[in-house]
Amino acid sequence: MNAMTIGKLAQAGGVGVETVRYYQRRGLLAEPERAGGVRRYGSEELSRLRFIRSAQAAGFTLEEIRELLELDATRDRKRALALANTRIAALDRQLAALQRARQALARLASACESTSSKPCPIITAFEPPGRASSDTEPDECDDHRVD
Amino acid sequence: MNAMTIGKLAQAGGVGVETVRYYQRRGLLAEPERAGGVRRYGSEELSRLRFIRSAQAAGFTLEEIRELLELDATRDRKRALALANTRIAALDRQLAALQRARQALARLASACESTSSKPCPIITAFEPPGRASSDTEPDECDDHRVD
DNA sequence: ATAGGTTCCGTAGCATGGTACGGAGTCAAG
DNA sequence: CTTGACTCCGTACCATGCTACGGAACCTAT
Repeated sequence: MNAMTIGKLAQAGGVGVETVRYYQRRGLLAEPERAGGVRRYGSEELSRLRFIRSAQAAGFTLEEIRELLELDATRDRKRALALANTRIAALDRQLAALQRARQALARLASACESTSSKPCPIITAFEPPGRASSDTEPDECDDHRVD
Repeated sequence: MNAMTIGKLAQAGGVGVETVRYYQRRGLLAEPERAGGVRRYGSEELSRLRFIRSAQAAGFTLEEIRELLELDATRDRKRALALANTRIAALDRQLAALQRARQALARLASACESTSSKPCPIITAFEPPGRASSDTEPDECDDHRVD
């Protein structure tokens, strides 16, 4: 099974060829052995590639993923644990935000669907439900950066 | 209350001044009235700004948000509903992905914490739990783009 | 009236994560 | 042994969402 070309690997991993090459340049995938100038990949590389995609879905940046992959080699358990926990906390925040957003959109959709109410209050859809809507109060909202 | 300068608005909205100007250039915020060359903003602009940030958190791009804001003016209920539903579906996918990722990381963290097991299997942390780990099978994974 | 902080404006730059190009080399089938 | 598909490589370009720069005008308090 150590016989995939870059095209097969990319296809199996659900990415483009250029993306594989890009990951190699970024140090996320190692340059593999070659058979007469052409790279040959095995299942290990495919695992790595899939790992990269999953970690990306988890919100890691490519740089963080590079670090994780290095840790996987060096067995620095402390650092790995720290990274994982940091990201879990971020994921929890993000999950909460997405759930709030989903609720807001669902409210919007249902308000929009019940054809009786005229104007589909798009802007107010995202305002906190149990609260008055517009005011000047600064409302201590300095820093809800989104991620 | 129609007396905020761009700096106050930005602060109240939790963004930078340049970001407000950027949103204006992008058509997300209208150019407001001026008092002697200087823009003056009221609570409506602040609502809009907050809406933009919330919608961003919901995964809308600035372009989509621009469209939503236009819809809010023109009352095109069909389009609004479609946008909302599309995004809800995307959010559901993303929520599921994030929850999977969270699980994977939690597994990794706990494996890493129980100091007995040596190497903290980072790469395999993201592999589906109830399944063998590495194989050549293409496994119909063409297109799980992440978002 | 003068100093300091804001605001105004266009334009340029940055970070991330790719995607495209184009000419040359390689491989596998007919 | 030719043909067509795939690969190689560096470099350039793209989209998104900001962020910085710098000189001029303005606004406010002393």
